[in-house]
This record gives sequence, C-alpha cells and structure tokens, in this order.
Amino acid sequence: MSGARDAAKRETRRALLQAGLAEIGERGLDAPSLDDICARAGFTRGAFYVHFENREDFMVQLLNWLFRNFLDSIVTRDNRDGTLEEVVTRYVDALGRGRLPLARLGVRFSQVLEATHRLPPTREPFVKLLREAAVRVTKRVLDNQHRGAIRIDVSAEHLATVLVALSVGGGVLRDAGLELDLRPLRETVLRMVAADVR
Amino acid sequence: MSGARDAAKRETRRALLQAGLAEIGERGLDAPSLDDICARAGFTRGAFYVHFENREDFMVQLLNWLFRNFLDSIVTRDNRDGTLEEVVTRYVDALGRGRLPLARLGVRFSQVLEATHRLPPTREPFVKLLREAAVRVTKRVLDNQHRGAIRIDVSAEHLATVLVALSVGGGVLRDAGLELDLRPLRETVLRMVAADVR
Amino acid sequence: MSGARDAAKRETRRALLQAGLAEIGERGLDAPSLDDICARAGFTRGAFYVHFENREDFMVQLLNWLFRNFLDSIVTRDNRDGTLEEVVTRYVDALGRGRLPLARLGVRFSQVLEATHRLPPTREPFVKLLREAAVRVTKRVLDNQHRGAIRIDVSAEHLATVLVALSVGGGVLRDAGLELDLRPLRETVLRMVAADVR
Amino acid sequence: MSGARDAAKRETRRALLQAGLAEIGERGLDAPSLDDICARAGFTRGAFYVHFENREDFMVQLLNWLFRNFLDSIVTRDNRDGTLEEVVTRYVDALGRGRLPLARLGVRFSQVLEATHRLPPTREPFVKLLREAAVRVTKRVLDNQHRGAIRIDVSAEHLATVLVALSVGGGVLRDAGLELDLRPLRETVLRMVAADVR
DNA sequence: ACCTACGGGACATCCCGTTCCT
DNA sequence: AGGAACGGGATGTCCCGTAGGT
Repeated sequence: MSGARDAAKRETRRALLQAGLAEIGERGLDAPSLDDICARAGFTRGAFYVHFENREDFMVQLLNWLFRNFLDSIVTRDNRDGTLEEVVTRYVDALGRGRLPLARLGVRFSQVLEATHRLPPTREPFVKLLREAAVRVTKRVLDNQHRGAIRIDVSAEHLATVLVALSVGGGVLRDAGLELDLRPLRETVLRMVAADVR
Repeated sequence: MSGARDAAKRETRRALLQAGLAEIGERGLDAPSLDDICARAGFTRGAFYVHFENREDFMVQLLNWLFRNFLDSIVTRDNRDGTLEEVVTRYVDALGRGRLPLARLGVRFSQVLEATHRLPPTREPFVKLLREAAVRVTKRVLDNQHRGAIRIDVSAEHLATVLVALSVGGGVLRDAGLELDLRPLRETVLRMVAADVR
Repeated sequence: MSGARDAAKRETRRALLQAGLAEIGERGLDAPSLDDICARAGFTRGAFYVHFENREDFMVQLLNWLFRNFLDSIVTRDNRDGTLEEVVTRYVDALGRGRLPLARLGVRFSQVLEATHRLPPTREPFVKLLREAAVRVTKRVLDNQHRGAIRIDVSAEHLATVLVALSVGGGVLRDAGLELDLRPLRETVLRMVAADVR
Repeated sequence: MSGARDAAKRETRRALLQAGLAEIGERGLDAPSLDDICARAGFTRGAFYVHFENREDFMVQLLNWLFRNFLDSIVTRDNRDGTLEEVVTRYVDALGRGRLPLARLGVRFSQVLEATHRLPPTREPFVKLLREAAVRVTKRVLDNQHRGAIRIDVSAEHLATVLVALSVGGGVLRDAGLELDLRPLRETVLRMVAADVR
C-alpha cells in the first residue's frame, strides 16, 4: 500500500507538526493561531483539519512526537558514551552552547512542562519518558561503578535520579536566563560522584 | 492622609492580585480572562483598570509580588537553619508533602518560567531571585564547611549552585508528575556532600 | 431608577431585535449573520453580547416579542368588531392586501413555524398564542349565535377552531404563492356559518 | 446498454436523496451539511458531486421529488373515495395519527413552505401542486353535490378551496404542537358542508 | 472608585467546491 | 464512479480596552 497519495499525506502531516513546533518555540503554546501554523507549513486550515481533529489534538500529537527527541536532551540512546564523565561532559557542553535537542528545536523546557499539565493525554507518555531517562543513566552509573570510576556507597538508581534532577534543574536555570559558569559546576558534580576521594 | 480611602483601594488591588494568582494556578497563565479574575475578586474590569494598565501590567505586578514569596521555596531567609542537612531535609520534606511555598499557592514552577519568558519586565527580578537563592545557600555551605560537616574539596559557591539546580530540578520533576521516593534521594545527596567518606 | 443609562440600553436592545426581525423577514431564520443584524441596527457584536447570551437566545427573545403582535393577525384584541362577518371580512381584506401584522413585518408564517420547531423555548408561548386566538374567536361566535347571526347547530368552540385553522391555512396558501380570489371564498365561508339557510 | 452500471448510479442518486430527506426531516433545511447527508447514505461528497451540481441543485431535486408524494397528503389520486365525508374522515384520521404522507416522511409542512420560498425553482411546481389538489377536491364536491350530499348554495370550486385551506391549516396547527380534538372538528366541518340543515 | 455599554479584533470550527488519485 | 486532500470563505464566540455614567 501507501502509494504516492499516502506519502504526500504523511509529508503534509509532518510539515504541519514541524511548523507547529517552530511556532510554539518562538511564541509559546497558545499564541500561534492555526492560520499561522498552517501558513508556515505552506498549507491552509482545510488541510489541517484533514490530519487533526482540532487544536488540542494537534498539540497532543505534536508533543508526543517531540518526546521521542526529548530524551536525548538528557542522555543519548547509544552505548558508545563510555564513562559517566563523558556523559556529563557532553551534556554540560551541549547545555552551554544551547545545543540540547530541545533547545535546538527552539522549545523551552518550561513550555513542555506547561503543555503536559494542560493536556492530560500527554502526561503519561511524558512521565514514562522521564523514567526511561533515569533507567538509562542508571545503566551508565552501574557500568562506571563496576569499573571503579564511581563511588559505590550510593545506590546507582538513586544517584541516577539525582543526576537527572540535576540535569533538568540545570536546563531550567539556563532557560530562566541565569548565566552559569558551567565548567566548574561540572567539575563539582564529577567530584561529588567520583570513587576516589580528594 | 486618606486613611480609609487608601486602605480600601489597596485592598481592592490586593484582592485582584490574589484572584489572579488563584486563577493562574488553576488554569494557567493565559486561560483566565480578566473578567474571570475580576469576578473571582468580586469586582469588574472597571475596578481592574483603576489599578493596572492592562493585562500585561497586571501579570508583571503579579509575578513580582509572587517572587517575594518564591525564594522561600528554595531556602528560608532566617539563619536559624543550622546544618545544611537540616536545610535539605526541610526542603525535601516540604517537597514531598506538596508544601513548597509555590505549590501552596497553587502555582507550578513551569508557569513561573513561562511567564518570565513571555513578560520581559519580569526576567530581571527573577534572575536576581535565583542568584539570591544561590547566595543564601552558599552561606550555609560555608558555615557547614567551617564546622567540618561538608566536604571542602569543592567550592562553596559551586556546590550551592549545584544544590539550587538540584532543588529546582526536583521540584520540576515533581510538578511533572514523576513519583519520587524522596527519602533515599535525600540521603544520597547528603552523602555526596558530606565531609567524611566511608 | 432607570436613568439615561437604562433608557439607552433598552433602546439598543429594541433596535437589535427590530433589525433582527427585518433581516429574518428578508432572508430567513438562518441566513443573517450577527454582523448583518448588528450593522443594520447600527451597532457591533460587542453590543449584541451585552443584551443576549448568544444567537439562540436572541432568536428566542425575538420570537417571543413577535408573538405579542402575532395574535392580531388572526383576530384583534378589542371588542369593537361587532359581527363575525366583520371579523372575517377584515381578516380576508388584510390577507388580500398583504397587510396582516406578520406580513407587514415581512415575516412569513412558515418562518415562524420553523422557528418554533427548532427553538424549543418558543414552542410553549406559541401554542398558548394559538389557543388564545381560538378563545377570542369563540367569544365572537357566541355573541353572534346569541343574536341569531350564526348557526347554532355547531359548538361555538369547534366552529372557532375551524375558523382559526382556516385562517392559518389561507395565510399559508397565500405565503406559498397561490393566487386566490378571496372575495368569493369569504362569501363561501360566511354562508357556511350563517344561521339562515339559502 | 449499461444496465447494471446505470442501475447502480441511479441507486446511488436515490440513496442520496433519501438520506437528504431524512436529514431535513430531522434537522431542518439548513442544518444538515453535505457531509452529513452523504455519510447517512454511505457515500462521500465525491459521489454527491457526480449526481448534483451543488447544494441548491440537490435541494431543488429533492423537493420536486417530494412534491409527487405531497399531494396525497391532501387528497388521494384514485376515484374510489366515494362521498366527501369519507375523504374528510380519512384525512382527519390520518392527521390524527400523524400518518399524513408528509409526516410519515418526517417532513413538516412549514419546512416545505420555507424551502419553496428560498429556492425559486421549486415555487412553480409547488403552486401547480396546490392547484391540482384543489381541482381534485372540486371533482369530489361536484360528485357529492349531484347526488345531494353536499349543499349546492356554494360553488364547488370555492368550497374545495376552502377545504384545502382548512386541511393545510389543520396540518399546520398540528405541526405547531396544538393538541386538537379532531373528531368534533370533523363533525363540525361536515355539518357545515352538508346539504340537509337541521 | 467602580460599573457597564460598546467598539472591534482574533480565532477555532465548520462547510462547500475543486482536484487529483484509485 | 467514488474517495479524499486541500483551498478558502464565513461566522459565532470570546475577550480586551475605552468611555461615559453613577
């Protein structure tokens, strides 16, 4: 199945979501009108209502689509990361240059949070996402504990959760406009989790 | 002069701000109309425009009013807190029972963040606020380092910033609906900052 | 009470209803937009929504207002009518010249009927209206029977109902575009109800 | 040629008209969208525009199709009716049970009237229809006058027109929701047209 | 100080008609 | 013949800001 017709349809849908993401990133969740979004995608509302039931449906689908990219803003999926130090370094580096996946899409953390609060259907997938992030970090911590790079007097799971919270908090502070000198902060964190003391 | 007159006027103003806060907490920053807010305060827009220029002005004043209470959600102002452990414990405890000052007002962290992003006049006071929070925590850390309760191989300032980020991140995760077992997380953090290493 | 403010308000309301009636008469129940109606009255939708909850509320109030004039299209209220013959003659005369109160307002019978069917709140007052019409005609018939002008072998009440149905039917046929030679029809009816035979 | 092909096409057309009739009966002339009508018939607008030019064209064809059944709501076509009393009795009986052809289709008299007013192409056939109704009744009256069952002091034509108006008026009152005790009304009418006077 | 009528802009939704695909 | 994507117009509703009354 899925001939030229279906392909075009999917492309239209993708373009609308993409445009919606861009508009939301620039102007918030509520500001952009459907006309704005459609115009940016090169379509009209006639097309919009073929693909989405209404504005809310659009937003829900948009967010769920976003969540798939979201996780990468905390920790990448692949296993080539090596040490936790490298993970943290890469994260902090991306944060410092405004290159976190979310930021790259022009969406603020707080926007996502607001959205999940106002659109109930998005809450569950979002929470699942956060849990998955903790799970991924837990694996790295365990790896590093085994090879003696991370202190073993704390549970890997708890440490991972702390790190996730710290990442989120750092991103939020950054979004908020607080200028942070990231390098020493990174060093501080690494020292707090390191196996060898002083 | 004009005692009773002015008092009544101030009371009206306060009632409007209070109502605005309640509406925002319940329905977000954009949903409540001025009519909704005024009605909740027992007035109409006629009273509103006596006290505020327009919706944006109202929101700015509302947020700046909120910020004065906001800092306490991270660390209280008084000096009777004693050890950092007590500070952290109290914070985590409040977080666990949804009794952070912000939460008590029914406002989510993400809402404040969104607001500061869309209302430029609120950004500066907000950032100042975050800095002040870091300063307060820094003092506590220094105190504790001096008495040997906190590790001294990290800068008090950096550690404080990390703790603030962690607090913010924890609050956000909580807002997001992630159920956290806070006790072990608190223990993990305390161990990471402790002076004595096992 | 009711100073200059209230008077202006009532006048605005009246102007909107009047304009609505005119628009409905010209273009039907559904065609005229609120903008059309408001423009004809010299106002905008901002004024409209002060006086009416929504379009349906407006239509209901409009119809109920119309009903007060409606009854006169079947039989006038005052008692100076004298014989039933005069009543019938006057009615037929008005019908023939398109001067029935309804027609004078530019509203068709069928429009009123349609409206009452689609707007439930208007049904009860409309039915009450029809009953009142029958009651009025019944009184005339009784008068005329007492003085020997109308046959007494039929119940006054039933005869009145028949006459009302006949009036309505005649009006509808006229609305429908059937050209009727009304004079002989009137004579026919009068002969059918007359007391003296042949 | 093209037997099955054409049959299928006609069937589609018929299904659309049928669905349109049902929708109109339930929700009025304007409420149902083409999508609603097509969906009810099991098609989409793609099929619709094969058979009809646009909405107006559809409505015109629908009404003209309806008119063929309409006449029977006033007087049947066949000549087996016998006395006028039987005609009236049968009509009143059908009226009382809501079994007039129009009512059976779920369409109100006022809807047809409204339609003819707003769709000019339907007016002429409708008026022709009403005239034909009068002609049919006139024949019955003449028959009955010849055999001495109906008074002869009124023109058959005029009496017939009066009866048609009365029928229409009765149907309208019924549509309007006025509860009528039909039996005595029927007796009243029959007495008014009877040849023998008590 | 506060209320209320009103002007007027914005927008989600609905729906019609066209066009291209199958 | 029929299905479905898309263009694009129309409109009810909501809401902000203002002006004039009380």
